[in-house]
Amino acid sequence: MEQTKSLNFIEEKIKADLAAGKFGGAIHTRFPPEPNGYLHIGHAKAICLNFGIAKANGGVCNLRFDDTNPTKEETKYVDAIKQDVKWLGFNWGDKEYYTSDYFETLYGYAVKLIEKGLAYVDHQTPEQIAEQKGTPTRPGENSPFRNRTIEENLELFAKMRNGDFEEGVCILRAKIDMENDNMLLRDPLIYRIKKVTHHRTGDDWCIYPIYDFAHGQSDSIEGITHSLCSLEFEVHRPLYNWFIENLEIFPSEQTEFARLNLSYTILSKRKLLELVEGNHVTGWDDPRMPTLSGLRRRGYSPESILALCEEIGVLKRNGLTDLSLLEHHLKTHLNKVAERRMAVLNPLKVTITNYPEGKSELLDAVNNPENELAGKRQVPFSREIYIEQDDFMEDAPRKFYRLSQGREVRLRYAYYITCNEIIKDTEGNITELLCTYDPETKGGQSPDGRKVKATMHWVSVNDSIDADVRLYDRLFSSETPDKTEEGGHFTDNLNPKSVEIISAKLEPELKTAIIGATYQFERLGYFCKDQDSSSSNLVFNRTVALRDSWAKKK
RNA sequence: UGGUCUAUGGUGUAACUGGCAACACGUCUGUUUUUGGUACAGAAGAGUCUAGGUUCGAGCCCUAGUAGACCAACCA
Repeated sequence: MEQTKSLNFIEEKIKADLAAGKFGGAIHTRFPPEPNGYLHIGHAKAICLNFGIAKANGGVCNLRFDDTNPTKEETKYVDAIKQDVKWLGFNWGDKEYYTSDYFETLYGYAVKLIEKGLAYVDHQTPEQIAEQKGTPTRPGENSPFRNRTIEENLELFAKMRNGDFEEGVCILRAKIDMENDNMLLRDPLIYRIKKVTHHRTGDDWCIYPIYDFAHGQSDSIEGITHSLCSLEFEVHRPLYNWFIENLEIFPSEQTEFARLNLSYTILSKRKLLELVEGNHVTGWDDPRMPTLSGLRRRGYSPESILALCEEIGVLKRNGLTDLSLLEHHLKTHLNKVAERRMAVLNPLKVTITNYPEGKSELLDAVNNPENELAGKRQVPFSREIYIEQDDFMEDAPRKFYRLSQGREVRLRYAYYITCNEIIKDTEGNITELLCTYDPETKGGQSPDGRKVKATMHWVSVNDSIDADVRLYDRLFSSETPDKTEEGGHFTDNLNPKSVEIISAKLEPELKTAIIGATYQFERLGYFCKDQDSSSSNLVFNRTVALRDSWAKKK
């Protein structure tokens, strides 16, 4: 008997709706990004939810661009969003939807509201309107233009559309209740004048609907049954329903859930834009960004993001998800699929004094111990190699069982070596190690069965290739970058050491890596070839480091 | 001096009202290992925000309090 997975509250609701025969048994969702920025991992949660629910119930999920504010929206964002949704593995059929496709219908809805005496043109300044709105604890007051006649309103609204008024001169408002506890019901603004070119409709319009007058209606037009959005829209729901009822259109239903919060991360498009424009990062796809394009470039797999979304579930409670949870899913996935390679980040030269000069040999190395099908490759070995500086200690404590003078270790897939002599420069820095190898231990095992405690990675000096490796760390040093000292700014919490670029030595096989390919550099972490690479200059991003229990012991 | 929503180990989630509150991450111990990775075995860690109430019985229901989030953009 398989244990049935517990349903989240939205799945429960859908199950109940289905059982009640609501919407004729149809399930239709939508993912409605505004094309004013790039998608981030918080959006991934909404994407998984909406596309996932539709799929699980034999329904459809529309991809809809909520483009009602031409001053912020651009086609380049539309393209980036489509690419990211696709990357996560979802598709939306052969067409995408745009709120801007409904401008004419929306205009008609506004006219209908006016005709029903439920909307009016207000000729006050934005300041006056704001003042009259009151506060959460103080009721608002009626506008002096609230009682204009239907005819007058109709004529004025037509003039608005016609471009007869300048921006800010007047605005269309729904006539609801200026004293309502819910501020959104205090005669909300629904159509404003913006003499701005729209990324899709060009100069066809100079008036644009505001979110509340566009979103629910768009849902309704598309026959969306379950409109899922984040918690901050909870207070909008009465208004969402008010429009649908008074317009007498298809009754889409809004349900809210908590958005994702990730530690050491900021998930606000506005703030992400600020990081980009303030050059705190190199762009929306900077590998330190929580954007899907940034994560992709960093080397994250869609599988790991999907796994996180699956695990965090869908609740009405907002919390703070630990970044390590995402990293855990990443490592789990990459461990299974990433091929292994050897790379030395901080090289220390080792000369094997008893290895013939000029000799070189190819040694077999396993590509992925987790997957036999990944096969083997050959790694060149020679008299001079590089090892990791951290793998040698002159005065080694008991717990340190890597290389030290007089100690023997195994070079992975190669030989056992013993360190005999340390060479230093005039300042006392170790510049080279002189070692001897045991020819009997080729491949990494000794015929006499003698044990060595450590196995180390290495790279042949003459065969190695150079690469810039970007060692990324978290972008913010605070778990909650938004929390700042009073008068502070979230950028104050930026981690000054979020990236360190070093030059590393890689095994030659890595020459053939393609951009975007992720490897495990043995004993170090997962690394992904960056798009900045050229034929003369390789660049790798550290996606995430391997667990390092030695570092903890220290 | 308003309204709406929420409250389970450090974190993320479970628990048909009824057997000592379960799982994952993280932490700590061991075992295996040609990655101090992985895998495996085990441990510590909450008594479910507080106070009342309903009930034979409450993490689940009710009331109040407390704490947090959201609401006063011609943003979405």
